Formats: sequence, C-alpha cells, structure tokens
Amino acid sequence: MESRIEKIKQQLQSQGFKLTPQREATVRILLENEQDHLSAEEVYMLVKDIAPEIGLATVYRTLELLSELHVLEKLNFGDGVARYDLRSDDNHHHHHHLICVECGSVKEIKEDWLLPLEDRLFREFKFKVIDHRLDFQGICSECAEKHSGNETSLNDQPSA
Amino acid sequence: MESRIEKIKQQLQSQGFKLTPQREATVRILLENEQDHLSAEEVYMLVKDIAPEIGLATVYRTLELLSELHVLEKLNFGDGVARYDLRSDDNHHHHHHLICVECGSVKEIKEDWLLPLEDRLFREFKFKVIDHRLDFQGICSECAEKHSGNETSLNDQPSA
DNA sequence: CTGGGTGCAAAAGGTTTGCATACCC
DNA sequence: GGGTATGCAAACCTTTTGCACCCAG
Repeated sequence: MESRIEKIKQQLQSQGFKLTPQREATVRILLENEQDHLSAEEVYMLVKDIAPEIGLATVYRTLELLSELHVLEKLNFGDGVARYDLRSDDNHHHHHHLICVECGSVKEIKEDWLLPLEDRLFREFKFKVIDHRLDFQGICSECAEKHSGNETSLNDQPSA
Repeated sequence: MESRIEKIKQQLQSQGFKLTPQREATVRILLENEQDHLSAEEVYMLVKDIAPEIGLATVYRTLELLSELHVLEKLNFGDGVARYDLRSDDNHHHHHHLICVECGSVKEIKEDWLLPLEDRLFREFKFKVIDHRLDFQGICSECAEKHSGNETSLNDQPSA
C-alpha cells in the first residue's frame, strides 16, 4: 500500500504536481476501498474521517487530476453520479463489470475477453480500439439463490 | 415508420398511457434520427420544429416513460448528458458502440458478439446476464486516415 | 516571490418536480 | 369527475469555477 502511494506520488511529481496531505488522504481512501466503485461524494465522506478539513471541491479536483494521470478511471453506471476506479496498470485497463439489477452490487472481472473482438473490429471496421467498457446487467448468484425454489424465468425482464 | 408509431401507441395504451401529439412528435423525431444518439436537449430542439408549444419537461417525461416501456434505452457516454436510443425489439438489445476519441462520433454495431461470454459468465460466476453494454473507445477509420502519413502510434494514450 | 493547492461559496448544467390547467372517457 | 398529460418555473443535485488565502522551494 505504501509502495502504491509512493508510485502515485512519483507520477504526480513527474508532471509537476504534489502529493499534498489531502491528495494522499484521498488516495488512501481509494486504496482501502479498491473493490468498491466510489462516487465523489462517497470518497468525500470517507476522506473527511481522516482529513476533516478537506473540501468537496478538492476531492473533485483530486479525482479529476488522478483520472488525467490514468491512476483512476472515471466510470458511469448511469445512476447520475460518476464513480472512480483505481487502475492497476497504466496502459491496459480491460476489466468488466457484473451489475446485479436486484441488489445493485457491482462485481469486477479482471480478465480481458475482448482481444479477439478488438482484432475483428480493426479488420472489419478499421476501428482501432484504445480502451473498452463492458458491463453486464443481470442477476448475481446471491440473488439467484434467493429465487431458487420459485420458477421465475431468468429470461423475464426485471421489473426495473 | 407509421407502423412503428402504431406499435408504440399500442404499447403505451396497453399500460394505460396515451400517445398524445407531443409524444407522437417526440417519437417521430427519434425515428427520424434513429442512427444518432440524441440527448434530451437535442430531441427538444428538434421536436420544437414540429410541435413548437412543447416543453422541455414533457420531452424528459416522454423519454423517461418510453425508457420504462423499453421502447428506448437510456445511454450514458460520460459526456454529462443522457442519450436515448430506440430499441429495435423488446427483449434483446445487444449492440455495441464504437466511440471515436478524436471526433466523438458514435457508430453502432448491431451484431451480438457476446453470447459465448455470457454463457461463460453463467458457468464460472453463476451470473445470469439479462442485458449488456459494450462500448469501445478508439480511433475511427476517418480520423485514422487523417493521421496516415504521420507516425502516430495508435498505442499511445490519446491526449484526452 | 511564484506557482501550485485549498476551502468556501457561488455558479453552472442537466434533470426532476410542484402546481395549475387542459384534455378525454 | 377522475385520471392522465402538459407547460412553466422553481427546485434539485452533481460538478465546476472564481477567488482569496496558504504553503513550499
């Protein structure tokens, strides 16, 4: 964890930015909650616990800056707020999301299953892929278990 | 086109809603611009030409209603506005987007390349897919041509 | 001193809501 | 009349911006 902070510090400094206490606190929160996809507001709430004087605007500015440095990825699941996700390495961020329409949980899959498709896109459409975004909406295993026993067809539309 | 409006009218009526002149005008705009991914504001501007008295709120309410009926899909490309896309059939909406990071164009691919992956998700993660969303960011063929001649590596990060 | 960084409050921009009015069975 | 639908304006919410102040080199 310290080494990851150190690395981010170097990334900042290499561009002339500083790892201020506020930024460090923000990064720590992101590291501690790496599995979640926190919104700016959520990050703010958590950061306030360890750096009470911080302002929301600073959190936004930090998240924006880290996104530009490709330390974070800014995500949008369509719920009206931007969410942020640490990138594990700097150039490839090919993971996928499983979004449960029942409980709202978001699970991350680290593998990249799309390389063959990206090749095909280039061949068929001359479209050179830089990054992609793949989200699946469906029913997670936990929610599916709650249903076991009734006969709900999983092909039905969810009642949204 | 008239038959598609008729079908939407029936979908509305089956749920106790009406196809009012404002809603019909909105649907016509969506049909006429099926290839684009219009924002609410853009729909509003276009609808005003054929139904000048309409209000923005009505457009939002219509778009929301049609999304609930699965006539439209509400999309978010991360540019701060929701966009809307007509669904060609009611249960399967498996298409993909090619988003050019240079010119911002969005091209739609109608095929579904992900069925094998969805099977795999169910086998490996017990996750039952209902729908998915796949967007590729990259360089479209038009923009790539503008670059032909210089040596820009397409593996470079775009300057965002 | 200079440049980046911060907090606060205000502004911005997209979307939603309250309400009085209008329409239709 | 009861329910749905509409236009307008106000409210909302997330995000951005302006500005005075602060800190490190």
